[in-house]
Amino acid sequence: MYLRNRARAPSAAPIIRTFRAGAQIFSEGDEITGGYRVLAGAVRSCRYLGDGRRQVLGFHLIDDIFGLELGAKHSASAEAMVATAVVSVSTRSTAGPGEYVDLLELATKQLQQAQDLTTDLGKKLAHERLANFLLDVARRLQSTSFRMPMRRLDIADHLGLTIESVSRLLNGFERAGLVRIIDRKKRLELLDLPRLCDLADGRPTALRFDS
Amino acid sequence: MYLRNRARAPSAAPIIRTFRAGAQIFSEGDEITGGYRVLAGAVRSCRYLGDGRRQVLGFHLIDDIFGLELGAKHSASAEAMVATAVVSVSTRSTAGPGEYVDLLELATKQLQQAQDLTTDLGKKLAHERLANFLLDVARRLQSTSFRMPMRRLDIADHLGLTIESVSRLLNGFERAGLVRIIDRKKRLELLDLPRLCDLADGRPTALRFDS
DNA sequence: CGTTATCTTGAAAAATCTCAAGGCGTGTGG
DNA sequence: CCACACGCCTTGAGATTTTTCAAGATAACG
Repeated sequence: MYLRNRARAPSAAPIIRTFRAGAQIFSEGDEITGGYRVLAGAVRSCRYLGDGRRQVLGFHLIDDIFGLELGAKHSASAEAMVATAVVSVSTRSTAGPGEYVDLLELATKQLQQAQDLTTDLGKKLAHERLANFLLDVARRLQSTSFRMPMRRLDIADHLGLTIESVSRLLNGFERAGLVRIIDRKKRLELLDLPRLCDLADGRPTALRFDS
Repeated sequence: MYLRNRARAPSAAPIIRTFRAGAQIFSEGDEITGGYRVLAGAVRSCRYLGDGRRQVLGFHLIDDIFGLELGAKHSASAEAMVATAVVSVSTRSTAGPGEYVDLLELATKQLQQAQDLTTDLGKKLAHERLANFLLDVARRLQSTSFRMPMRRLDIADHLGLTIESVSRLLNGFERAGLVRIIDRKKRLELLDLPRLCDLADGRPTALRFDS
């Protein structure tokens, strides 16, 4: 299924690389050498402010492509969140190993995602952002029950919150029967999609998940 | 100077359109017909949430291009903030009137801007966002003294704040000697670039601009 | 098993928003 | 030309949301 959009006849054998949890794949400012597709594991891309604050711009799950940009240098760092395997990809114009992807299409999708996130961060309340995020992960993983590769702090730094707020809200969601947290807090099961959607879109709901 | 990057030999005569203040140029979901370059005036692009909340994704000032996207429909609305004139632009692949621009390059620049904004909204305090915004406008207009085409509410909806917060902060900046507000609140003069930079980057400063 | 990282929880503080009122500028009709 | 209305901006006070700080609980790791 997900082979559909991949170009065949790569110019060279694909290069597969593996990273252990926490490993840096590339850093902001590094020379761009090519991109990757996630084969296993999960990656976060982040920017660091001068004083150490971190913004997680996005998470790259299985089959997602990251690290391909127009320009000479990476504009964000990429870090493996768990043990991760990636395969190199290239653009049609940049000769390179592995499969080819359409850079314009990729940039467009990323722009779309960035604008979605901007709207979330600018206009939504903490619980709306979190509900929206959980639904997004579920959609991307094609399941309402999934193992979350990211830690609470990653989620916080993605949603513009603190780790304490994420923890409180997530446990509040569980108390309200919206989700179930299992498998030593790593696995999540979304129990009430309709109400999570209401929450995500800021529709009033008679639920109390805070305090 | 700003002719340098424009392709010549357009396929047809350029089309110039004008809009009065507040006019809708196109709406989210509209069929994409082509893009525009701002000749005079200023444009904001925004997204509306279901309940009326609005996120201003960006401002398009003189010479900026907007409205060109890959895909069939616009992902945001564009509205003239003041009396505005635009000239149509096209991509190389999409035959159309007016000059040609590189869509990939454009999308890349927009992605960059969107990620910058995301980082601001996610990780910065209100006064840091505003200082950063003022410096950005000054940089784009090539002057520390400029007429702001956007209203307070536009700034608020761009920076994820309320109009009251923007007003308080801006007047606080003036009280602190960082800026001067003139010409019935429309014109702004940045007086202390170094300190505004410090503010924008979250470096501690012995200034009190709040309260 | 002890040690460290991650997560949770509470209470107080801080940032920002909301609500309410008033001020200023501009345009319009009398 | 004045008076009024309307849009936009400012300001204050209190409410709300989210953070901060501080502790403890749970899980991961050697």
